[in-house]
Amino acid sequence: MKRNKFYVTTPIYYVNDAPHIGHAYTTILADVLARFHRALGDDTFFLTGLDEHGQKVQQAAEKRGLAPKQHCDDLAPRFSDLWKTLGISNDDFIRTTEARHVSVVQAILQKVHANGDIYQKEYEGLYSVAEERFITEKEAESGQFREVKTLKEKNYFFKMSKHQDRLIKYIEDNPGFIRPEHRKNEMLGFLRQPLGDLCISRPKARLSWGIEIPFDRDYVTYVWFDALINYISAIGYMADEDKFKRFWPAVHLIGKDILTTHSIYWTTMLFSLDLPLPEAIFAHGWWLMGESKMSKSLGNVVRPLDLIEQHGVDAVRYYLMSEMNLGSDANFTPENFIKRYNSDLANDFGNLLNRVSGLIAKNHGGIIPEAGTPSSADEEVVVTGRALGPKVEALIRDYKVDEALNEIMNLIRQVNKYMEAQAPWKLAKTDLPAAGRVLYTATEALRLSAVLLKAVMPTKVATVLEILGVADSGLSWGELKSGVLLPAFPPLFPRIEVEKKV
RNA sequence: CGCGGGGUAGAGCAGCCCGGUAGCUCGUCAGGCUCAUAACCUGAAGGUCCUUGGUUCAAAUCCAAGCCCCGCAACCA
Repeated sequence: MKRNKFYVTTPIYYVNDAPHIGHAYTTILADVLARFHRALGDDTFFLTGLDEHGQKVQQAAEKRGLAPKQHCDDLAPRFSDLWKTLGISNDDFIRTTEARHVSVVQAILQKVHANGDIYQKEYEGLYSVAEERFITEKEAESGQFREVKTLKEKNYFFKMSKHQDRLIKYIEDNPGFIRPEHRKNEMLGFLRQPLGDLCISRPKARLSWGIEIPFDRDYVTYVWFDALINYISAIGYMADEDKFKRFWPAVHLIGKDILTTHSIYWTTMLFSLDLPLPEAIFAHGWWLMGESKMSKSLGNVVRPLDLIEQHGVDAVRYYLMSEMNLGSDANFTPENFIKRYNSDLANDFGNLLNRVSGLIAKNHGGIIPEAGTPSSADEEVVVTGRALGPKVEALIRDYKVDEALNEIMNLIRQVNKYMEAQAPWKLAKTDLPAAGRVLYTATEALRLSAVLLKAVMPTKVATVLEILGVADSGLSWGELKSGVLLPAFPPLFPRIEVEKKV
């Protein structure tokens, strides 16, 4: 039987940026998908990394009196350390300054040049000396740019326009390629206009911190042309063809801000290289802080580390995954976080585990009771439980993590109702085995939910499954072992008490 | 101007494609239970389903017009 493969990427983040909740979100999402697919037995590869070239890095390094590379080396751990803290299970971490990447970018430039898809031309446009970049007419009119003058410059261009029709057809023929759907429409709308060519060079006189263009030493390549290639350089394009063939094409998770770069620049580059296009490009929304966008000037940037310190990694992962649905924007507020945490994790999931294990301790000597012959009430739980795995799998394969989590919580809610109806604490007085049967059913449902929550909350779930004595159990009903001693344990997700404002 | 998405209880959303008692989570209120992390369960209140008109026995759902919100509008080289 052929194994499915799953190659998922995050964007490579700009090394100069301070990591914020948005970076954390994309990376956690990728991690959750990767963990799910690994659990499903798919041949999985999960890549993230850093974009380290460009003007901002050069300038920031100069300011600090450091070589750009040194500057990057200093800053890179801000991301890689955060990923460790967040429990990110990436298989590789690529930095665009690494030799393995630089050589592939240069080889690709040569190849595309040889294909005739790169040409040189002189460009004349409005240039802001203060900003050190060309600006559009609109921007010039806005008056926000100083020292604007007309500048002529020779540069290299990539023939994006050549691939336009092919790209349109591809997007139309592959409905799941750009997700969610409305983003696909946006891109098709964008492509209705004639596509220009992409300038892919910078004269070294203006910008030296980049990858040198092999056929013209006076230039470095444009950061995006450099950066996008990470998705294939990291898995061995032109270096380890077996690995490359094993994993390419990828699923790219990106923020909606860089949809054009991915669905237009990157795809036409791949066309030129005669490589398959990505399996999917998924653009998620922004995290809004209350009503406004997160921004440094507003001082409302959420630092993931603060949250984790207060409430733990798993809770933060769960919150981000459950609160953001598909491609829309989501609202981040501490109040929301606490509500979600208390109702789902503390009151429903954590508390259910507590009541079940408490009853087992009290009435069954702490030993997991026999499953017995299910009553019709038990059977309802079993049916939901059995159906849950496939349901969740389908949702995850469709990138609907929030819906998958909701399905899992629905089982938990159902079990709470079932407990109430069966009242094993009463049953124990008249029919101990029947009470045991109910508790077995409830605990087994809990175990099953835990297994499905593993990708989102790896640490807590590991604890739960250890407590239940079935660390490596899977998704079939009945893997919970009777006769095993349930140890005592502190509440899994202690409620967050909020002082009410008077 | 253009293209795309949306407007459903206090909040966040589902339902709309394939018309027929308007549903879920959170919040509020009342009750129950007492195994549990003041948790859990039940019930209630709360909706002109943006507006207007049309089709139909029947429209949140289909059609038309309008209002409002949001996204895209590259060539930021």
